[in-house]
Amino acid sequence: MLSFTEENYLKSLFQLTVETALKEEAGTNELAAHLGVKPATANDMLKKLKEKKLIKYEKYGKSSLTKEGKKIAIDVIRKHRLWETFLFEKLEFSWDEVHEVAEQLEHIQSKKLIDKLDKLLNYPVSDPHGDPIPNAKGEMMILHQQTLAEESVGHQCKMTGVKDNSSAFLKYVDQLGLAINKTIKVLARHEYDDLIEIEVNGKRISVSPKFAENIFIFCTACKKKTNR
Amino acid sequence: MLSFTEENYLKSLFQLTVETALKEEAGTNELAAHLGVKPATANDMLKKLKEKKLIKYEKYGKSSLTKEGKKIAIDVIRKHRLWETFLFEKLEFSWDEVHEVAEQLEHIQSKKLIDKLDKLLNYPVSDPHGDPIPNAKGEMMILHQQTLAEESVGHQCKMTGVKDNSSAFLKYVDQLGLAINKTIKVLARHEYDDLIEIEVNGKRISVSPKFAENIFIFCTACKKKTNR
DNA sequence: TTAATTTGTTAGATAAGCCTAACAATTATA
DNA sequence: TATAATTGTTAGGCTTATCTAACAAATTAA
Repeated sequence: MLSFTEENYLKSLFQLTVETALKEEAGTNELAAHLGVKPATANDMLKKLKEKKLIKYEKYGKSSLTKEGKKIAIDVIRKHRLWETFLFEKLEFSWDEVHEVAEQLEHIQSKKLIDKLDKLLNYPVSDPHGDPIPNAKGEMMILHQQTLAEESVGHQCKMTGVKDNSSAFLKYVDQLGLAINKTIKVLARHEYDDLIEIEVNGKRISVSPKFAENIFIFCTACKKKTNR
Repeated sequence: MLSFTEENYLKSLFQLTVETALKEEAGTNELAAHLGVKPATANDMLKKLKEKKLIKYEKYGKSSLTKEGKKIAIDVIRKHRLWETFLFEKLEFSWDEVHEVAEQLEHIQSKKLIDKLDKLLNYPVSDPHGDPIPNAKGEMMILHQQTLAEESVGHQCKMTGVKDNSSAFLKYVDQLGLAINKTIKVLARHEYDDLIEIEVNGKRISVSPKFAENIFIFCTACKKKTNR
């Protein structure tokens, strides 16, 4: 049985590597920053998790999950996202409120609880932020190929999720009338100040590149294939 | 913000004193036994909780909750019993499975979560074991005046709850066809071996005094007033 | 009322998870 | 390539919650 802390290290490592799919390993400082601890603290834990065969780690090297470590990380993420979905669907939480509580709920140990929760929610495949929910076997869809920042002018797309899960960002998204499954059309990119002009709900709005980078979209026109 | 452990000490102290209503204070060894720790450990925590003004404690004396400590204890119990009710009502858990998971869930911190859960469950007043659920203000019904062991021969009563919440006992109750709200008639008490013969579901069964002491009942004939 | 038993306390250890400060290795840059 | 900047490690400390062993107080029984 792992501690909450150990589970959080595995989850962070997963999120920094496999989930983003851009790399296989993460550095000690990077991991420490993601978890909000000092590098020295993370270093101790890396040795401990290596000892438990949950991660691969060599002194002065980067770290990655073993098969067993990945399995646990995915399980924690499954729990986190199922709880978020439950809070949103059944308990009237808004999408910017669910994360904080799910951070606590994700560590509850009970296979039956999670499987029944999954059933109650009718086996959802994505959470309120559009992130994929692994199934009971640990399999998960990989979505999120493209961000709004990368979309071409003139193209129309659908919002599929968000990269930044902070409450502040999510509230801002709400304010602008954006939401998962909304249709977005990219009207223009302004060279002068880099703002992107889009159409949502029949209205024209401008968003910053920073904002656009945090909005995941799916563009049918683009026909990009989903890998894995 | 209290630790899980601190919350558990307050809850135990509440259960050993106020809830049973038989006494106001509990001893160090008694509390330690209830929590499954050594007296030395409990002793340290008692000093700490006194420091935080959550309990009254003097060296070599017994301990009791302060107003603030009691408030926290009741809040933890409210969460525990609401979660038990949720697991039972919404997630198809049996009454002997809910306690273990609720022990974990009772420490989740989110007022909104609990209030919404309460609403989802339609503001239940008792949990699957018949124990009263404190409301959002910390008010709770006091039930459980009498046990089956005390009921007179010839009287008819209704089962209202159980004193022993162990999985083993609860399964045994199930097996015998007993359940909350079942009507029980006391047919006889056998002097020879102290067994109590009762009628439930139109069938005659015999139960031990130990068993009967753990079944709470309400006897209309008796008309005992509920205190507090 | 003394002695035995029970109950409660203290001191000293341990493990987990965190920290700071100092140092070492690696990588980037001038 | 030498040096500066970044990244990672080690050593030593702190807190929380636990333990054991030894001891002290309170209660019960002879």
